[in-house]
Amino acid sequence: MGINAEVHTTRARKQRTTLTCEVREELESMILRGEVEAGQRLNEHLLAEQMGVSRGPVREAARALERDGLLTSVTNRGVFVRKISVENAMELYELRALIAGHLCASLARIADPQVTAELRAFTCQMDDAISAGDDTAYFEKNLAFHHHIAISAGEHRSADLYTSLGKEVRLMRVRVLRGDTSLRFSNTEHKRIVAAIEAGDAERARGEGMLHHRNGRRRWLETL
Amino acid sequence: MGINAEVHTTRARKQRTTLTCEVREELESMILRGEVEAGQRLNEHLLAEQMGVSRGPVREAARALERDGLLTSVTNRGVFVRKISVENAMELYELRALIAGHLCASLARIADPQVTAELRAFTCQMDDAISAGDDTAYFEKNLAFHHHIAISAGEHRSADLYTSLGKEVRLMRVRVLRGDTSLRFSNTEHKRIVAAIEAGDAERARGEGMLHHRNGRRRWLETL
DNA sequence: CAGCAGAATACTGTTGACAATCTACACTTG
DNA sequence: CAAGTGTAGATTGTCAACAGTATTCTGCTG
Repeated sequence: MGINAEVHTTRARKQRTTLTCEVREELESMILRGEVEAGQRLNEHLLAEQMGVSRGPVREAARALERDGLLTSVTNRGVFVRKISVENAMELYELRALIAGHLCASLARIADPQVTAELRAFTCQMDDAISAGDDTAYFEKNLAFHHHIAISAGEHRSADLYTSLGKEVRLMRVRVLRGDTSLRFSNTEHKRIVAAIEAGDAERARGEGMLHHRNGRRRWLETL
Repeated sequence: MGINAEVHTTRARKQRTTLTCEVREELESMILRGEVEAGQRLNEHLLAEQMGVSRGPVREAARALERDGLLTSVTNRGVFVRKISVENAMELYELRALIAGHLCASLARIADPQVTAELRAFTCQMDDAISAGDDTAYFEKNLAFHHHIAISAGEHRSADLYTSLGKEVRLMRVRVLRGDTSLRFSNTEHKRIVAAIEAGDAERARGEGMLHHRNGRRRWLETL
């Protein structure tokens, strides 16, 4: 049962850890890491045993992830890792672009110098990752960059939604950004977003934010 | 034997009813009808007894509603009906406006004559409701109008999100639309949306859809 | 009478068992 | 041999009881 001996340390936020929360995070991680295939059924009993808990917390966690769009459940048959169609993916990208644009616009209205400095730092780190040829590092910094925009805009619900949609997109398990040119293009867009936010130009920031995500969709389509 | 004799009546959908689903819908209805106050704590044991089920399904239903934004849960203290601040409400309205605009734009690209005819019928029924001075009828037709746009646009995730955000807004328990002039203004906006969709002008439809929802926010602010 | 310590109570978190349902496979039957 | 049927095993849905935590009440002390 020693799978999650360190989970306690990670959940030092506001509320004491709960098995349901731990299972939820562990399960989400498993799905996003691709340790379970899309469309695969999850066995409650097995999962519970692996994590050293009862089926109750597993079921509750599954319900939560279902609403996040990572799982779909069928009565009397169990929960399945969600399989995303091309049409679904297109829609997700567009939704995400809309919300990202909104977040960028809100952030531009605030135009906090410290936040823009931090964002700029991320873009530099991404440049470094490109030079080093480290795709994984770029991937992580990219995630951090967008997450930072989301939480700094002060729009909680939108930020949650943006993050949640991001997880759904990652269900497709394709690494869109790959190779020097692609990464450099993407990071150039990042810098344009930061510039617009720094200038306090909300509508330009919205446009750049949406464009970046729509370009992401285009890049994804080209990989098919 | 006639397995599905009564199943069709209770649930004409795809999957057979489950206690968790029933509890979820009942609870959601209770919250949206305002039978439980905002901020109030829900007693699992009491709810389970009232609905004649065990605590398990109640807990699962609560987890689902938590993700819908109708409930918030605190470890070891239970779940509470969500209380929405003014800032939150503003954000919800804006998010909803964005998504509504997106849905209207998508629908305009399809421009199905039958759908627009049905939408037009709704606006006529709303006119009738105004003439009859029946605010409740208007409220329902208004809901149906927007729901019809959402499901006809063919963007499932966006439609779900739009509906979900609508429920969150309704948590505030204020009837924004009231009185002849207010209703007539609102319905005029509906007709402009339908006209744009009928014309197949996606960007105009998006603009009208967003404007309608932003005006809704303005009307709500004026009631404070 | 106000304030605090500690016990009593109520409630949530979790568990293991039982019931209902689905799936797979072997068997019968034309 | 193919198709349908019945049974066995596996899996989910539901329940009632137990354990840990937060709240409330009581009684004591200054």
